[in-house]
Amino acid sequence: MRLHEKSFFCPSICKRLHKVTKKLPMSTTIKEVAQHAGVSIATVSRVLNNVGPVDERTRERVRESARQLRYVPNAMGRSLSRRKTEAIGLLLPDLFGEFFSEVLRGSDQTAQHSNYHLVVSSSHNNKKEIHAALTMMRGRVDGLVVMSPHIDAEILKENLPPSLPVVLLNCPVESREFDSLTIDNVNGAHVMIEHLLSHGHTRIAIIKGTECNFDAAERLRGYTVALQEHGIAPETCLQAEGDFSESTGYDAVHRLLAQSPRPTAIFACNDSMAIGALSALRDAGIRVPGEIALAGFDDVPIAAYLTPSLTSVTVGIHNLGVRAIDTVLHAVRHHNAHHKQQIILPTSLSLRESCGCHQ
Amino acid sequence: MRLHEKSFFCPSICKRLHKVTKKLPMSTTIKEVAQHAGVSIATVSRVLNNVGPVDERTRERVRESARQLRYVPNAMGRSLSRRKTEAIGLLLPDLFGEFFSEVLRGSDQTAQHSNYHLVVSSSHNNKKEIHAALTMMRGRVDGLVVMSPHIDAEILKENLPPSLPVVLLNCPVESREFDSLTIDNVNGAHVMIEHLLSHGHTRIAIIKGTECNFDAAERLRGYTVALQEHGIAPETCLQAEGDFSESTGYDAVHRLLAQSPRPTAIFACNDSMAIGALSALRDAGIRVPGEIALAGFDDVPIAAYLTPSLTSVTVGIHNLGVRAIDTVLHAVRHHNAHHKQQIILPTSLSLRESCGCHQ
DNA sequence: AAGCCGCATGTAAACGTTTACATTTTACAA
DNA sequence: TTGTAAAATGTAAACGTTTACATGCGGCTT
Repeated sequence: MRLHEKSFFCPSICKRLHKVTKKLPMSTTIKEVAQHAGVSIATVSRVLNNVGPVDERTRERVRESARQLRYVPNAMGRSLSRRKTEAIGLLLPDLFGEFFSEVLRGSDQTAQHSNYHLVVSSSHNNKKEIHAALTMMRGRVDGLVVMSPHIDAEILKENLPPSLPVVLLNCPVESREFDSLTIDNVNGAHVMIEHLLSHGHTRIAIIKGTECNFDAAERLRGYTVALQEHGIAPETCLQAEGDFSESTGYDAVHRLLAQSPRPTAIFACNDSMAIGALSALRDAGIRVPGEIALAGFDDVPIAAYLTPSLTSVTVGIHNLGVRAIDTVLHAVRHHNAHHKQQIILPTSLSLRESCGCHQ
Repeated sequence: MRLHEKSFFCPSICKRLHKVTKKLPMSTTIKEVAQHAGVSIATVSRVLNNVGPVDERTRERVRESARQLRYVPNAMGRSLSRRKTEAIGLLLPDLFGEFFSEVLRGSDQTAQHSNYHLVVSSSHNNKKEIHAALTMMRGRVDGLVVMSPHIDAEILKENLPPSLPVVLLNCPVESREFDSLTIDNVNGAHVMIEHLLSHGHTRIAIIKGTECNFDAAERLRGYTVALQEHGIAPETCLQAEGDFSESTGYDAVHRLLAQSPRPTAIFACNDSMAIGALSALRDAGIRVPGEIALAGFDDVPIAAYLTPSLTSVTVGIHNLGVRAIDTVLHAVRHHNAHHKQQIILPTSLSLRESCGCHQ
């Protein structure tokens, strides 16, 4: 009798325990509020979303129940039903440094202002990670801002639904199928080189950005064209490798100082490398701009506080984030009525001490 | 006959158009893959999630259909069914500057490594925005990392379900109900002041952080206690206001230079303010550290590249992000088996030129 | 041939919320 | 009192996906 009971009873109770443990309480659901208030779930939804007719006394009763039960709607259920998430995806190559930090700041402020939130991911310029990030975003975002020097139209089309609004930031994609905002790298670099030329420099070096990087290639092109327009042949010995980090800027200076004759000015393709270069020049006992002038690109917030203050191409990084989010939100709201635009954003120069101005 | 047709036909077709327009195609669903492959949706799920028994030929057929239709599972449906989102929420006071950027970097790397992604939000130390951010996170994240000097246990309990794992970063909450990681601000500041004292400085000023800010208060306390332990009475005229930004650091220096006698060392409560202070000292023609020594707090990556390189309390910012995510993921995975811990993270000193070392 | 077992696959319901349409209630006029 | 219209509320199904359990098929043994 005991064996009989045991063998008969255990499978049944184990199955029931299994079912019970599946139903872990996430937190209060709309059903519990409805029951507590003595109304249907539709009425709770109507009250909390301020939709449709509801008797005031019923409304108050539901409100009180929701308050007592600390009900917060579950975004998963809501999103599935409404088919919108009220989130914008932001895919950046990296999540550190002042440049991306400023993009993020502009993006966050703008999204929050419209009651959207950000889902942020980084791809480390790795195709596999780009694919993973894009895949992960599906069902989580209403629109997407992508900033990646390695992106191409094929990847986007393969990984994203056609209906998802996408804004490309500084991507080497020239398709009219996507909105894009692109910094005028060529002109920014061009004008900066012209400025250094106007200071009398004829031997101008460049610390290049990452190989196979869209921004890096464009900034190098601006440098090259500006020199050529002034009858100066660009020399490869004045073009040092860098990867947009402070340390590679530091190292590049050592290589450039080994050239004979030495450059009299250095253009770093981003401010981080300029900061590293500045440090290396200081360590080498070279006065800036007295012996070698220096210029950067991006004008990150800290540039103005350096010693000497850094002359830099201003791209309005924060504004980049703001405009990207504005654009994607417009596309989200207006569907097919949104007209895709490809915009080139002008740069300007912030002239400070490092080039020789303001001494 | 025409009138008859028109009045009879239009209401019916209008209703059907209304229904059709509701069903906008998001993108390929599991149902379409199932139909394309000639199997049930359960089989598609089994194939794509590698669960249960599936015949190899069926498996291949389903895979091919999914590939052809470019099927990507919808996170909304998946999350609702599985009751997990595979996302971690990260709530920071702000989303700019190297400090938060470094936290973000550590968090992103760690989350990605575990195939989780981040949902990032900022609260600007505003209670309303904290509430909005916490509410927004519900249903979107499996766990939460909160960094806010204004948070208290009450807000957390009112806004979050009891079952949601939460890790507090540098929050003034001393509850054993939450995991927490807190930088040892007091000791960090204390040791830095002792170091400046060891350089012979007896008149040490402080640029304080934001009023009513937990970190700021603790760092001020460390400064005060260290002075008192060396028989030096802290003077309010040597305690300048700041708000953790470069510009307030710059302004604070002007006020401190007006003191008579002048301080011989300045401790800024974060590196951003130290950078601003450095710039102001340079503008005032004061040699650092020859005339006035300078120290910061946080040791952001750029500190080493400044002129002079900045001495700073090292907190391992990146590691902070890493550990926070590790902790919350552990809690997510182990539920009640996870033991809550409140950890004080030690600091160290990065001694560079600005205090007088390494000359 | 019948029965049993294991494997593959399908059916139905779940998850939390929204909303179209059906049903009930209420208020007012005749 | 009755009827009508408007307001309030409820029911059922949708959204996309997962999964417990039911069902069908094939192979093997007696």
